[in-house]
Amino acid sequence: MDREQMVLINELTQGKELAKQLRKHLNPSSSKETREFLLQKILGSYEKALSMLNCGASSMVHEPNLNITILETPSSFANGSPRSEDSDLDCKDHVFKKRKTMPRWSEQVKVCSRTGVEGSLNDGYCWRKYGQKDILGANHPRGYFRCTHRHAQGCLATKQVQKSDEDPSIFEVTYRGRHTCSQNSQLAAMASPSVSKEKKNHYLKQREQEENPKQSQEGMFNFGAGFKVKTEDLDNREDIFPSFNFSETSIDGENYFMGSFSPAFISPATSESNYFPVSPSRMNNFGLGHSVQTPESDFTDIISAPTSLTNSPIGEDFDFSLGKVDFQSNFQFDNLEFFS
DNA sequence: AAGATTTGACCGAG
DNA sequence: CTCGGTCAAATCTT
Repeated sequence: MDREQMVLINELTQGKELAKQLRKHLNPSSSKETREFLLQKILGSYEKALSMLNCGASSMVHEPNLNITILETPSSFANGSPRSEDSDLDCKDHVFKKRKTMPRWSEQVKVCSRTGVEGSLNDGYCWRKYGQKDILGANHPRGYFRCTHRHAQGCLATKQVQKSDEDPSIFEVTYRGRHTCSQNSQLAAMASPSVSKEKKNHYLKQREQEENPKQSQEGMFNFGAGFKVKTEDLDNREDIFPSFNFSETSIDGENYFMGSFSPAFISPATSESNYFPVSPSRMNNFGLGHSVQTPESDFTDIISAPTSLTNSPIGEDFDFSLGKVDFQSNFQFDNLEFFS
């Protein structure tokens, strides 16, 4: 069986799995958005499979191996209004309040990859590191990031990045809160052909330093990175389906190339593609290889393929990142074009 | 000088 | 008390 066949099977299998997920979400406790999202993914998956049958699927063979797991923990969606988080964080002048006390529900998305690309890739948002902690029982420290525009625009989004204990090539990214800032204009500008390459390189260099000041200077990069991504504390179901991006960061003295999900702040009312910069089928196509452990959730939906690909040589992955895949024009992978 | 990261201190929860 | 998350001064980078 060749790769294209495997990808095709992957698509179809994921379509099936997604349909199963949708069935789970038919009960009234699941949100309409969740169902619509799943439906969208199913359609995307089959759409992709069909297009592969028509076109030979040659565009997919260079995609990195990713698994994406969407975890939902409705039990954590407790009492209180969605404003509670905002008001909590708005009290920054007061004594720090733990998020643990906040009403919350969480959405988790986990991604695994066996492949990585060289250099700096960002997740489409500007993050500023504000802390790092050694976590008990974890072999690697956890990095804490907040949106660069926290003060300027009051954006409350934060993320945590931690290297996986089990698999050093896997990193877990936890997003909290949603972006209320306007960073997409910058990204849109980046994607625009009218922007000079110098400017784009400058931007990427800034981002690289942002997230990995030491390693980026050394020019050392960790290949074969994997990732886990999850979001939580989203105060609005509109935000449960973030945009998929890649980024690099530095935790535990290493460079990470991460897939990430940033809560989309683009209105879902605009268009499907805007709401989900990379279609679910695209993401599912990443899932060519590994299982993801999701021990902490009783609601585990693994969107993955039963097939597996061997790790691709760096060059191939890089080809992927350079745009062999027909990502939509507003997809933030556009940045990758300027990475080399 | 401005803006970023580093890192120990601090806080609340358990 | 310990632990995770954040603050903020010191330091670094541009």
